[in-house]
Amino acid sequence: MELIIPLDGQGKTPMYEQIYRYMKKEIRQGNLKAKSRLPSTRALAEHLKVSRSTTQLAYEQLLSEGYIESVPCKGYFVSAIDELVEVQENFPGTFVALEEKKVKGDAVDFSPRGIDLDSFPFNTWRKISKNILVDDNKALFLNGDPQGEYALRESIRNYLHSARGVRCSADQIIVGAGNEYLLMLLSLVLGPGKVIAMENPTYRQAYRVFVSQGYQVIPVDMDKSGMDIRMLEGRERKGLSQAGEAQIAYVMPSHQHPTGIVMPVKRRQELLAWAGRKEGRYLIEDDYDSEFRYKGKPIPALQGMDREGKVIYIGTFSQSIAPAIRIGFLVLPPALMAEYKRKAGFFSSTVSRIDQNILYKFLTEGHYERHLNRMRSVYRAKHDCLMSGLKPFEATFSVTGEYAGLHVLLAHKKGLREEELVDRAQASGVCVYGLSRYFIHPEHNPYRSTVVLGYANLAEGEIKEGLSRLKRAWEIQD
Amino acid sequence: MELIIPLDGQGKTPMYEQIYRYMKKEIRQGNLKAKSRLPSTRALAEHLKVSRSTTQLAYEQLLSEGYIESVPCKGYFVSAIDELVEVQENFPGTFVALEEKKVKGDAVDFSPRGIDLDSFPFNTWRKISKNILVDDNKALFLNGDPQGEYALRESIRNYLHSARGVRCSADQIIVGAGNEYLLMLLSLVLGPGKVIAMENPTYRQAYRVFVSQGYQVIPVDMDKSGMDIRMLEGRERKGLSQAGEAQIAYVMPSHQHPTGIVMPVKRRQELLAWAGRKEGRYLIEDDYDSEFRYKGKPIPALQGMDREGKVIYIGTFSQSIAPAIRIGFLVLPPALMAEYKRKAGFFSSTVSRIDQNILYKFLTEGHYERHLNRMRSVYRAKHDCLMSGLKPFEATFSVTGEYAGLHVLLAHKKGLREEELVDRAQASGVCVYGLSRYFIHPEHNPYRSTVVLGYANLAEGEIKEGLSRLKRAWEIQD
DNA sequence: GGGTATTTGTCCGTATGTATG
DNA sequence: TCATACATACGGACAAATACC
Repeated sequence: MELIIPLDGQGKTPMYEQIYRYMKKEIRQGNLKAKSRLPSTRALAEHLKVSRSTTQLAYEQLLSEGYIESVPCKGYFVSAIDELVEVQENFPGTFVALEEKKVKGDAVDFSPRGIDLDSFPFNTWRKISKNILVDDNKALFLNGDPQGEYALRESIRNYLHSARGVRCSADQIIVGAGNEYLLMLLSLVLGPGKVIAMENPTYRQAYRVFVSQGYQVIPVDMDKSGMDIRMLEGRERKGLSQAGEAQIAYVMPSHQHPTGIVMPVKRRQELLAWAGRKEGRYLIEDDYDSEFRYKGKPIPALQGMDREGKVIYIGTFSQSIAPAIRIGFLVLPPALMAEYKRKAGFFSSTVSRIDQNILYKFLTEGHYERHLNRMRSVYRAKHDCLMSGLKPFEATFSVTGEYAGLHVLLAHKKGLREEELVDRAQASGVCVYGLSRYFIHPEHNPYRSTVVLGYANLAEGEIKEGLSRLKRAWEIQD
Repeated sequence: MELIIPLDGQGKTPMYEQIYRYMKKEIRQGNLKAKSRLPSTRALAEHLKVSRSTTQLAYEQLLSEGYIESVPCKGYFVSAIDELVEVQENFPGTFVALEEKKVKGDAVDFSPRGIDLDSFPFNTWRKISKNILVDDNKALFLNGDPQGEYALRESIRNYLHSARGVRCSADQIIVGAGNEYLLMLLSLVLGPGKVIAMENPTYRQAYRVFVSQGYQVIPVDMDKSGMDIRMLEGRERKGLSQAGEAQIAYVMPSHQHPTGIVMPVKRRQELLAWAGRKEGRYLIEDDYDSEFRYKGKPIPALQGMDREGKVIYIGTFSQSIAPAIRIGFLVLPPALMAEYKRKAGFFSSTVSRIDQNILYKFLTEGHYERHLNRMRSVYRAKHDCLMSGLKPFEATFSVTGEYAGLHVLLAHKKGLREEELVDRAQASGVCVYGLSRYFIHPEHNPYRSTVVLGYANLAEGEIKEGLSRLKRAWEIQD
């Protein structure tokens, strides 16, 4: 047999790999039949004028991938490969497909969904992940706890306790892949056919999950303290089409999305009292965005005030770290934990154990705290920049929601319609977002002239530029 | 010689120094006698899962201090050290905490759920993950595509096409966190209140998901070709309590779990015909374990035979890579894609974008193919070891399911009850598992004397030991 | 037909280049 | 710049299989 392998002694690909690839191709294409013998490492080495270990390396690679078999003292032989899987190798070329294309042009996008991407702790994350992925960490590759790694839940518990005043044990925590999944799981635990009250406007993804689970959703208007509690009791709801009385209320007491309203203690107590009045009533506390406050003390979670096991707490690391980190968690009251174990306890966790362990280290080694502090100051700077830049707007707009979170609301005092505001901003190269999109039934939005401005993903320069464009668009005087 | 050197991959002291210190101590204390040979740099490197130059560095240090001597082509040998001068004595005393020992006891566990943990490609995974987590990859931290990264779906499509004969576009693929989540999502897409036929015995996690979604499940008995199709039509089902006629059938044609039955083409066509006969009928093809076959050609997926868009394909990387990698995927027929977009299209993906990109590179750079081939040969070796060790059992048991997958079934010919088999094995220090656990109603298991033996997570020595214990336990003659 | 030279896989120590922090 | 770790490449020693005289 005459093998002529083109070897490039200079190029980037190592010589043994060139031999390996050549052989693999020949075997694949059937030029080298099964059972036929390959030249010995020595013979081939001499033929190609390379060292024996070079040919040896190539053969070892083929061996480890099952293309050939070795018989000591006899030679290497081609395996029967018709059973070998062939994965399409579409090398480099397609890598570009991953890039996000920025289509916005040079528009300033006050998207309320963004977060500051420059501040993701790449190095820390990379380092931790490297340390997690070491060979002696085999246990990581077994099936994990359905509720999530116990150690991670412990550290989440500690964080929730000290930072948010949540009272729970690690056993009550369920780690899962993102808010929506967790709400789905929660629906399973609560059981089908529930009637659920939601603040209006609210976090629409949650609304859609509940609808997808067949829940009946009752939109509840908000006053300045948050959800109008009288409507929960059904007394004042005659105008609305819904029949059932709500059994569950979904609220964001710390910082309502999108209004930014903080629910005062009085209203919280009323809510808890409502939940306590009937068997089977529950409150779902979505502690969205609670990490970022700019004035006053952080408000402890509603869950911490609960003495009767009526509050389901849901939180996430998507906002505070990055949306790509699909890790959130539920804290269930004891009664529901039993339900969970019965109905959904067999569900494997949806979060990779590797990721759970990375997050665990991120939390316990103090990176999370440092990260939050850094982010808080980053966001505060942006927030202050935005607020001072909004001064001239205050004659025309009333600005709300400025104490926390990553966006503010501008309500036009003269009632200019939100579509008009959005369109004129768009025409001047700025994206702002109407409040309607947060209403359960956008057409029933009673506030027709409010827009939302998020600033998390904008640099200070961009914020200033955006505001100056808005001034032109909306004819604001300095 | 068995050297167990406690290595701390992330501590401050370099790994080569840890090896060096350990060796030095052993030599000093006389545990390693003069003239005795040390493991070769290669062998030790492999044993400790480090690079050879790491062990090399350690040996060079020992060499330069005279603790050992090197003989080319033979090895390193311990010097006679009574003549050695002690240079320095800096024993900090605080050796790194020993790894926690395996607490399993010495029972041999033929768990059918295990996979080979030693073969996870740690280095590749770590390297890819490192390359993904670079600062200029900011786009990774935005919200991703709800169906999963497009590029990843493309590469899954390519793999499914060439390896499994699945015909689809990347747009039909939905990536999600594990089988159970995907089945939940699928239930959402199919809508509530369906009646679903499942092979009996089957994959119980799937059964539990469907039940949790309020589906009515009809267990369908199996003949030697798989699901008994007459029962689907409702004609032969009088004995059973179910009322409704199945609209959906959940099957594992390539390698039924746990029976290992491969569905022949004829039965597949009948199934497809059944699905085609009425509007709204669908087949769910769970392509569990299809990667590992030991005899004959791999069987293409049922989905590839479907011309009417009746097959929903579900697959996962949990078996083939590691259960901790919580990534699986659905392939929906076009009609259901529309439903998906309408009902669940707003659900964010449950898999971290980072992980998706790691997997993407793992697929496109050919690592997956290499990994599968390597695993196949690892598993084949274990399989052959088990099968040859089972020869003496064949007088007492009939062995089935040996052509594929990671476990076999042993049916006692004289009808010894499975509890008895399991208990007696247990008493002899072996875990085997009764077939009952796979039945939808375990108490209705008609095969009362069959046990399941998985071998994926056992070394060949353990398999042999386990079998020899089983011989004693079950009184098998050689 | 039995000893011997050769071939072969396998193991070994060694040397150098390269990436990373 | 330097320590650390990994990748690549080289060639010698050996035992088992095999071909040859």
